[in-house]
Amino acid sequence: MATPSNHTQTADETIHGRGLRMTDQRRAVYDVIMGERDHPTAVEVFTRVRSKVPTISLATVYNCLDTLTGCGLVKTVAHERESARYCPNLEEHAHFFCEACKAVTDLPLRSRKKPEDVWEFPGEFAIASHEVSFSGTCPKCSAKPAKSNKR
Amino acid sequence: MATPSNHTQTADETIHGRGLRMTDQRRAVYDVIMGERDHPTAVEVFTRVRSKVPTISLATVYNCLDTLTGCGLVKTVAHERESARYCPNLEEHAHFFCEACKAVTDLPLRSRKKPEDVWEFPGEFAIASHEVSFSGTCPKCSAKPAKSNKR
DNA sequence: ATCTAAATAGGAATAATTCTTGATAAGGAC
DNA sequence: GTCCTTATCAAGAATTATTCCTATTTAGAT
Ligand SMILES: [Mn+2]
Ligand SMILES: [Mn+2]
Ligand SMILES: [Zn+2]
Ligand SMILES: [Zn+2]
Repeated sequence: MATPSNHTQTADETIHGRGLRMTDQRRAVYDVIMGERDHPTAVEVFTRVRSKVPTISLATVYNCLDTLTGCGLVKTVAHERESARYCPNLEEHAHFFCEACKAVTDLPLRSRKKPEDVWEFPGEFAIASHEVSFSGTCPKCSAKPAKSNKR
Repeated sequence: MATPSNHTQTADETIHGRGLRMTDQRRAVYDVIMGERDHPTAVEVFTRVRSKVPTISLATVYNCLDTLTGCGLVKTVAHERESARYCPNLEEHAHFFCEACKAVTDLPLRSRKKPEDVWEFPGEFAIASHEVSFSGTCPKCSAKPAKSNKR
């Protein structure tokens, strides 16, 4: 899965469309995120990217992540007070945070369902975005006795 | 609304039930949060509490908030990377963050609706908790041209 | 080849929160 | 009431993720 070679063209266009440049650093950060379906932190992206662009700085990784997020090519995921994570999945979805193994799982929206139908809005609220996160124990960790997964 | 004198008894019992003491600081922090239906940050709680307990320190406010949250007497609300907010509403609800006036509004769960029915869980996930936040423009701010509310 | 604005590396700065520590106070045993 | 044990507190230092700053480099246009 994950075909960065295909996405690259579109990402370039999107970046260019904003009057920005697709630099080596930005492409490397983008490829790292699209290359896995996990939700790495900025530091994790940093360490992965350094194999391709060894001179990149953490500040640049933050800048690139910011740019990519601003262009809608990547999503930022916040969970409690933890460090931000970055997500390659652009479909509408929620997240499950496993308290045992710390893995983050995408939860796709069920068809025909709408988050705004579940809660009551006392007035005319203009919803620009929403973020939904569940936490608990993931299937892998529920099965096994204690913490036994990688990471 | 808001009858802290009534809650106090129960809060005391809850605190005692955990082998903890209801100190002046803890009661003051608790009363401050229950006294309004907004969602103050730790620093806002700090400044409000100082009128009752002028010698309290910010670290103690953080400790008290932590204790109260741990006892289930108060909820912690996280939104993106912003500072944590604290909520007196113990009912299940989501939050709306107005990007214009920064107000936080409680969104009660509609009866018969369940958050976990909206998203698809690929496996046996044990849900311990969930947090849902919408953001956009609140009714007050949608009506008026630009930012014109207090705060 | 030259020019200009955007982008980067590296390090300093910021801000929210947590940690550390010595002093204080509450509650129970006697 | 006095003594003892332990929880709690205040104050400030430390931590950590993220942002800011600035001199230097680079991409892209002319
Ligand atoms: Mn995701
Ligand atoms: Mn609330
Ligand atoms: Zn797990
Ligand atoms: Zn508003």
